[in-house]
Amino acid sequence: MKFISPSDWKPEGVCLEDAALEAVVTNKNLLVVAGPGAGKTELLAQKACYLLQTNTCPYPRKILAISFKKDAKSNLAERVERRCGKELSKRFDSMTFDSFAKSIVDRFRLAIPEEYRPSRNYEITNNEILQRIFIKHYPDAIHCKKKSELKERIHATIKKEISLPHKSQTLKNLWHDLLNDNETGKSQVTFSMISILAEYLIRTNPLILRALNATYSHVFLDEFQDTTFIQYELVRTCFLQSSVKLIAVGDSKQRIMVWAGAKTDVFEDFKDDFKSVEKELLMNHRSAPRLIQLQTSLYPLLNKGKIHIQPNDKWDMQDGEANLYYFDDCDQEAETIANEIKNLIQSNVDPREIVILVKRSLASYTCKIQDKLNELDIRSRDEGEFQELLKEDIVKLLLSVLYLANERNADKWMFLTEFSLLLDGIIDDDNQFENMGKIYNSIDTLISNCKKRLIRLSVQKDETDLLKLMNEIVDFWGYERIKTIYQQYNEEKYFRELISRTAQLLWSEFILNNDWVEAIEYFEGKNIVPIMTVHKSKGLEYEFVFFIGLEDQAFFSYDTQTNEDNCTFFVAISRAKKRIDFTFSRVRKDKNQHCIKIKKLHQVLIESGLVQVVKKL
DNA sequence: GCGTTCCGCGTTTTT
DNA sequence: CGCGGAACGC
Repeated sequence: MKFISPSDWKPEGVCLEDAALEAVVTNKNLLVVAGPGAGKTELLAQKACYLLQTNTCPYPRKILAISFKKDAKSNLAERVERRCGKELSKRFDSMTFDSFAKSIVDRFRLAIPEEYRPSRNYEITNNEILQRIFIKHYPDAIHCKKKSELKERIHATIKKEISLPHKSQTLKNLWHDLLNDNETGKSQVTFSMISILAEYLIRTNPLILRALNATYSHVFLDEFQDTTFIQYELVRTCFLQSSVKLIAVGDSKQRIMVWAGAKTDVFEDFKDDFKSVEKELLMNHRSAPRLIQLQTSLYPLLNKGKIHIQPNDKWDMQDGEANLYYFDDCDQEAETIANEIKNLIQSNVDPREIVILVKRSLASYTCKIQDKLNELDIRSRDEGEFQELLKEDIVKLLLSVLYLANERNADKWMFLTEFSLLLDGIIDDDNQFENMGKIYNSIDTLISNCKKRLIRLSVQKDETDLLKLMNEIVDFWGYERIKTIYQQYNEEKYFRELISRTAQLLWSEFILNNDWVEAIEYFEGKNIVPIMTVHKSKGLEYEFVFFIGLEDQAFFSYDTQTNEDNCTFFVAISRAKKRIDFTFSRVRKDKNQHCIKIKKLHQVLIESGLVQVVKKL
């Protein structure tokens, strides 16, 4: 194998700013602080290429990349493969935090002392079971007036001792009952328990720790501002006393998960513990110059001093537009916004480059706009459940088969055949071509059988038959075999639920027009304006952003979590590449709306001088 | 059966 | 904060 000398290495296809290039080539522990659109993912992808192509990550050791969300993990893996090829990227392991912890627990389960060991068929527990068992051991918790209070109580109790073995006997008993639940007959485990168990395994088994450090020479930590207390402890135990080099990447201005347990001082602790060098990225490749200025004018609200963020030079300095609308009521709002969206689409903007964002209660803020859009023949939808299903491999497989039963499609065919080849381990086979032919033929048969079934379904209109068909497609490969490729489907209940949810949603699309191709494309979101909460939009970008409801009610807890809400607003603004529109409606849901509590947000926008105020009162 | 009052919820990732 | 459902009183 040929490697490039570090001095000859050049980033490919992109230009990196100085700080980013330094971060790529330094072999020290690093904390990279970078705002939206700075190219954090690209930086990590380039660093992976550098380490692999120059053999700085010495063969056969690997890089471990840890993200929070599944789409972030796949995104990074795809980018590395594109940049440095299939062969080298085999040594790049991209995982989510939870799948990393779970893989340790699953692999070394038997090394866990019996009193803490989950059963082989353990289940990720839901809240009801957790609460039921919790109250048994902490009877005073029954006095918790609110459910959220109880949740917090449980969270705090588990967090109190994140290091096994337990000191508190009560907590020990709680764990015991979760691990030996009589009602379900299976161990009930939460994600935080899995991380705690993983940490314990690593701390108490020098062999596992050594294996981990021998496997990986470098570790990437993405979206580091969202790391929880327990997750950080796991990172420390795994890599603090080792020669493994870490790079953590994040942005405190986008810390909007504190309410879900994100550790607010994680940057400081990481710098102290790992003696890391801090780098700050100053480019924003995403947004137009005037929108970057607008983002910067929010910095005083985010405890962030003035720094000079630079736009990408593809932009003209005058590019970027922002509007703040004040409406009498939401009929007026719906009318105006729907027309703005119509104008964009008529001037050839892809509906997927537009997004409607809300702070909360999606439907009640956007239903009138959706109605107006419908009148104009523009489709829009709540992305929530679709987003979740579409990133599932099994859903992608099923939709590919069903699509190909109606129409040709190169990407979907590739996806399907590559999966089948992988499943049959054809890659290392001597009779490759002969076997490939066999597989192609069997897929052809599967598809033509589906075709017949789908035609029959179009006539008989039986929803349960669609689910049956989908399960038969699964049987074509076999659940047990699918499980060997996609370990995330180890739990069959979870796997079957995904399939039935897909069948249900696809069916409701299908009966609209009696057209399978259209139903699948609708499912996949083609030509549909997405609507989502700001939280769901994190990490995404759109040319045009419509933020609906810059009102006190939308920010109902602004008084108690001002900073986090300001960050949320910042995340919303920074999704936009070209233009962002904000709306305020004087009346919504028959109630008068105000902007007293969130006056600051309106002020910042107006005083920036970058926002055109449109009053239709 | 109806009016009143009280309380929970809203933003969520991970197999 | 303010909606909606449950629980309670009469």
